[in-house]
Amino acid sequence: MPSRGVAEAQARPPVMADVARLAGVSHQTVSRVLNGFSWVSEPTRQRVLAAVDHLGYRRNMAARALASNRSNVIGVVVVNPNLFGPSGALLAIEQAARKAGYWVSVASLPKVDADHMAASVDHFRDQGVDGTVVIAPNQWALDASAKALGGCPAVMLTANPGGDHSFPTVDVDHELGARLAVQHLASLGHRDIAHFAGPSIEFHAQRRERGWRAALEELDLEPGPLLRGSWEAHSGYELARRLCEREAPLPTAVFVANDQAAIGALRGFAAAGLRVPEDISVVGFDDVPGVGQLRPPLSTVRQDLTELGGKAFDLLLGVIGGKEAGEHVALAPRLVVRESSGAAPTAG
Amino acid sequence: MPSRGVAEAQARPPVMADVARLAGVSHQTVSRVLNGFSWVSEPTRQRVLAAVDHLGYRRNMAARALASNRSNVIGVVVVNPNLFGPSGALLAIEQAARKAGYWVSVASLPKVDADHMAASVDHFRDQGVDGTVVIAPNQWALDASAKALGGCPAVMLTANPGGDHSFPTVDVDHELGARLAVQHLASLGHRDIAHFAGPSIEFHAQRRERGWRAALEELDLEPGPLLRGSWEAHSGYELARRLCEREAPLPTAVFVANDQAAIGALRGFAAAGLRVPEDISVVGFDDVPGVGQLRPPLSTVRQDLTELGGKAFDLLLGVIGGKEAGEHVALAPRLVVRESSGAAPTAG
DNA sequence: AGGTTCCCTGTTAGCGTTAACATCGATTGA
DNA sequence: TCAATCGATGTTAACGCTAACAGGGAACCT
Repeated sequence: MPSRGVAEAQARPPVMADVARLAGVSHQTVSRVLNGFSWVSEPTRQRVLAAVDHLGYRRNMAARALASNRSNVIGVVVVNPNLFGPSGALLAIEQAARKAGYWVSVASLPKVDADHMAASVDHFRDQGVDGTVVIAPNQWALDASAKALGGCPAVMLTANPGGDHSFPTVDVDHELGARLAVQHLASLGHRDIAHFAGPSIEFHAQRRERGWRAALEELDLEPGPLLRGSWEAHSGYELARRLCEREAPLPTAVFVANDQAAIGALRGFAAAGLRVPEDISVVGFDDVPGVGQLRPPLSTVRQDLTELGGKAFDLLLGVIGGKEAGEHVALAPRLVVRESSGAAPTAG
Repeated sequence: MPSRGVAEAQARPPVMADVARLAGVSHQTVSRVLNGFSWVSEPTRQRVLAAVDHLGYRRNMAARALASNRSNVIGVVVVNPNLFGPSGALLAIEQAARKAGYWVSVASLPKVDADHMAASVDHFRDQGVDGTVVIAPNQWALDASAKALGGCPAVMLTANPGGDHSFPTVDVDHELGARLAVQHLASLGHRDIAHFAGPSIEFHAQRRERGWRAALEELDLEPGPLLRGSWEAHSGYELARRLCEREAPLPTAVFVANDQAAIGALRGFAAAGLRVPEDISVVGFDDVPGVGQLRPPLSTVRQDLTELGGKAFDLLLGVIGGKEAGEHVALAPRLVVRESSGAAPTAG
């Protein structure tokens, strides 16, 4: 156990020179040992390590950053910090980064406007981060951050690989997730599958909608009605009510853009006297905690946020290391079948 | 608009000396202007600012930290990063900190053991943060972090003000929240109020349980049955089933330790053929997004995490500024009445 | 034996700020 | 009128580290 007490007893924390003196070597040798550099004899290394331990020495990061021009800090800017996806991704990035010896500095965007985005990115540049990952849920955030980033090492956690920037991008394949959901519904005999879409400016909403449409087309099915709302639960409720009030015959299944809205939809259908899944099937997206205990337990699409965050960090390391950019990595989500999706009701 | 282009065109970013040269002053004067120090004549200040702008100059944080021994970075260690409370508090701290010109560095604890806690705190000390806030949900985390922190400036976001540490502490008053819930239920005519408690090592679980008990005592009511589970939804389900399978007569209301478990409880009661709130009332805790759209919409207790985070940061600033420690700040939560709590059924 | 190589270690010189002290002209007070 | 004061600025020295180069032995080759 390091005798930290020694350090605390002194007025000033020990510096590298103190360690060097105690170990009877030069401070440079201490530096070499601490950085794991080659060509230090084993006895010397041991003496240095013992001195470090005895003094409770810790390197001064600021001095290190100044001299080496590397901070070992990465920045993460997250746009919708309260949503399940972004906040989970943030945590996952942090885990991956810390495992690799990096620190993460966070900036969450309260308001989504270009000024705040630029300020956040500038923030990180000021701080001298080695790289930045931007969680960009829409074109606006992507453009604003790309512009503010300039040529700084960065990766975008975003669904849109295109654009005029040259950063690597990662995301879960939300379009695939949507197809999985629709195919699942179709395999249950559903022919009329509606979609409650998210905000149309959001990439994820776009992809999920596109996946829904594409899967239907592949299956030679007519797209059911599409109602657009927000990511929030009450939106799902309202959409469900609105769907039930229409003149047209009801679809037998709905693919809802996220679990929150699906929660609301479940309530909306119940309020309209429909049973899920007997009268209408519902599939959500995200696998938010607790949806497995809804009435009925919600079938949904799960993204592996840990994998996502890890991949984002790996890519960033690559960029920092000078690798060429432009890559897009798409991760596969997974369907989680529970009880809210069932066999299509036989036509009455 | 700052002509950042100039900076980017150069091979090396401009330093203070470049600004000084352009403005025809010494680098120290530049430093004075940038730090808002007194006694710089207005014309000089303007010239410096113009030069800064023209060059797109930005101070090097590492050098600044090295020379001034202050980093303007605070660290936050968060123990249950996936839970609603901790992650919300983290975000709130970040907002408050950034508004005050601080950066926040995050360490989330994957495993809850003393080594990881010590490593995280050490991490921050290495990095030279000006202060640390620890989100400590239980005694274990509190002790481990207090020990690792030593005399470093820090505040604990925790429900337990006691202990042998001398850090200021903040938290929402969960005991009060629980009382609010129980009083509400009692005012609806309930005499037999059960509690689904959280993990007994967790401070919040302890406080909510204590509040439930205290309120009952004040009201001269016998405590209903207490069943203990986890914070998760399935736990609420199991507890509800177990409650219904007992020989004893059912309570008419349950105060559930958190919303997740309440979601499960709602399902459990439905599965047992009980209607909420006609047969049994349910009140949760947290006001997690979406619970207003459950069937029925959940009555719950809401904590103001923004206020909590802000207060934590304020306290930390105080400690950094050398203020004496030991304070405990308790914030008031608020009851949110929805439809899962109703009048007690008239005795049958 | 003398050069060459290879390990290992030390010396020196920054990195870009802020802190502390020095300077110097203009103002003030006696 | 001369010292004392003050306001504005410059000069120098850290801050604690890493990078780059400079040795100096021992081992290896010829």
